[in-house]
Amino acid sequence: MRNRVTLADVAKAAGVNTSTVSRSLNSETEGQVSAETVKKVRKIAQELGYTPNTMARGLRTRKSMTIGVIVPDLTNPIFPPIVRGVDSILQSRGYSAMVVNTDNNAAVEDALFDSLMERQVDGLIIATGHTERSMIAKYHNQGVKAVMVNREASGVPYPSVIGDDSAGIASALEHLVKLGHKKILHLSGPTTLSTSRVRSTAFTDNGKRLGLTTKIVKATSLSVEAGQVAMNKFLDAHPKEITAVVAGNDLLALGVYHAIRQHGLRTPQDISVIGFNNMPFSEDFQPPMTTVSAPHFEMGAEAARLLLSQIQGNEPGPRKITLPVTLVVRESTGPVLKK
Amino acid sequence: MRNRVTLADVAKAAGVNTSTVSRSLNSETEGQVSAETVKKVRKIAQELGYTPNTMARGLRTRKSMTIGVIVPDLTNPIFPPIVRGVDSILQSRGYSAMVVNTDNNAAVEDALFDSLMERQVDGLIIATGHTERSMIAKYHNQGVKAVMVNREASGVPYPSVIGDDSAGIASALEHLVKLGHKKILHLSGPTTLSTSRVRSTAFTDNGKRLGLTTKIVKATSLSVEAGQVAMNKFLDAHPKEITAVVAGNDLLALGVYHAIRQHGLRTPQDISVIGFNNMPFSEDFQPPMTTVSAPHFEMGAEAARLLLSQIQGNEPGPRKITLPVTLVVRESTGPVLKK
DNA sequence: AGAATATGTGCAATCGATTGCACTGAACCA
DNA sequence: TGGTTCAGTGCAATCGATTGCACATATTCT
Repeated sequence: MRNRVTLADVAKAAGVNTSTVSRSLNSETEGQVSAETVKKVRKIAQELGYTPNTMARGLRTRKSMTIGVIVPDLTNPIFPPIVRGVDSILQSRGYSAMVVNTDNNAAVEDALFDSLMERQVDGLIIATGHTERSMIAKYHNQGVKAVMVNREASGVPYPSVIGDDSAGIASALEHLVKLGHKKILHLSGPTTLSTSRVRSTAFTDNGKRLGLTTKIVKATSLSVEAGQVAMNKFLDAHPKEITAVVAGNDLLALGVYHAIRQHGLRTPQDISVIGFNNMPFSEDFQPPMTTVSAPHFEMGAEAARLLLSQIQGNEPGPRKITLPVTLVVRESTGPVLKK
Repeated sequence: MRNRVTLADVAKAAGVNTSTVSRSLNSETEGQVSAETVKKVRKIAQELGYTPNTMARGLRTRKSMTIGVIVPDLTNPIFPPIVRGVDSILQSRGYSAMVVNTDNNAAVEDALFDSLMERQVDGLIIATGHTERSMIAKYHNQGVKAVMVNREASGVPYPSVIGDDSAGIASALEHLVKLGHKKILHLSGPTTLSTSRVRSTAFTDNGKRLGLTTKIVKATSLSVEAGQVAMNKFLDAHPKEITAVVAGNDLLALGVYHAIRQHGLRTPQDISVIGFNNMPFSEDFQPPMTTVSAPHFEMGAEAARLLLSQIQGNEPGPRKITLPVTLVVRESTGPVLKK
């Protein structure tokens, strides 16, 4: 199918050698060719509808102009903005993204990594918190350039771009304290995920700092269902023990909503809930969710910038870029009601 | 970076020719080589960590094993499921997807199309309702294989996979009639989008059939904001004129929610609202949204199947595949209240 | 036994673009 | 005027894998 027109075709039509055509079409090298020839060649290429063959080019230049983007699951609403942020930068630089979903499955991730390598991607943007250190070390050993996004960088040989999770949790807690809350639960994601660990630690630290009675419950994954299950279990065992929940992310918070409702309680009158991420439509939930807003698009864009600069041979700069987050107060949090 | 190991390396290590290595590693051709040699070559390839170079392979075979997926905007929640559906099929067949966002911008789409062609994609899955016919004709003339998804196929030379929009609208209206509604508004998307046209027509037809008093208002895009603006305008001009709204999609319906609230009215007590798509989290909106559920994942998967079969040389089969949809009744619709 | 066939492997061309090197002719210098 | 320099172009190798064809050896048939 298509792509009949090659450099050789253009060369023949223009009465010059393919090398001249190649140089004429490339803005880096057009200086080596007379302005006149460049003009003629470009015109003919245009007329013939010449399209470069990136596979041939890539074979020769050892560049695919393609970046692999590894996410756990595109249907998790925080990832599309990240991907679009990545894309916004890549596109403007002539790169394309190849997005793959791991579903947090190590075997799948391994296979996808191989597939991306076969496709000669020039670099990787890794948005899976799950990826084991050994796997990342393997990438690094193979000389793969990469940037982590939305996951902690510690101990990892790659730069990373993250939201300021600690500050986010801190402002969430401060908000609750201002509303009179003293006994607060943290519904954490699995601690295999670096973001969960960071948020969990920040919760404990800030709780101590603010003199709160805190509790932590762990969900088995960052999903609505897992959040619901974990929260139901907690409410069964400890009814009335807390007045507010800080969830590891919005999905878990949504699960908390469900569980609270299932126990005949109301948000925020009985229990206040705070999410994390400010994912799309969280303002339309019932009730509109108070949550920490992270700049996902910008995180993706920044990660892409970092990666491209690395690919261009610059030493990977700052090990860790932290972007500010902001608490968005909506209607899932309210003052503690006296009984 | 990486990929030091080539066929030639393996060949040298194994003491055979590259052609033998190539044939040994490919299950299609391994029959041409003695079992013994195959085993040896595979072992050595494994040990050396050989990874095929898809650019070199693609150059020779004129196949990239890559499919371009064109969507308007990945952050619109109906597209991730479609993309994952596509991916689920592609992956199992050794293909990869390259997803691009057009933002419904023709110039952008044109540029992205070129970029995909340069990357030698083996086919296209087009999920943009906006794409003009002329553009599609151009693709077709260039011999590009493609499948449309979530957009009407009429007049287009490619097969398409869609949800049964007419049936969805019909069941939405029937549901409202059962609740006693007689005066119903359709908040349509822009009629440049084929899905909007189909739904709009179905609304008119079924309204007539059911003896309803219907009205249609057009939003400027399929977004929450556009829905809100259009609905606000309608409510300003015609308060109390209708008791229910069928929106062109869930995003518009969400805009309708907002407008209704802004006018001091309630859903569903004052006005019932029905969306379309059953997008993720529509059950968590305030109130949980009654909507028509379309099988987006399956639509993507089916489109991918169709495309691959086309690529394998089969004539594009049925011009149009329609997948069934179902009405999901939640809490945004209720009986008409007497005053 | 001699011929015909099968089996396994190697040779070399090929896909399309890039690029180091060599070459030509013209401009420039002293 | 003879020798440099330099701009502009062409030649041919190269990237890594695939594949038609040729060839050698082994097997089978009559």
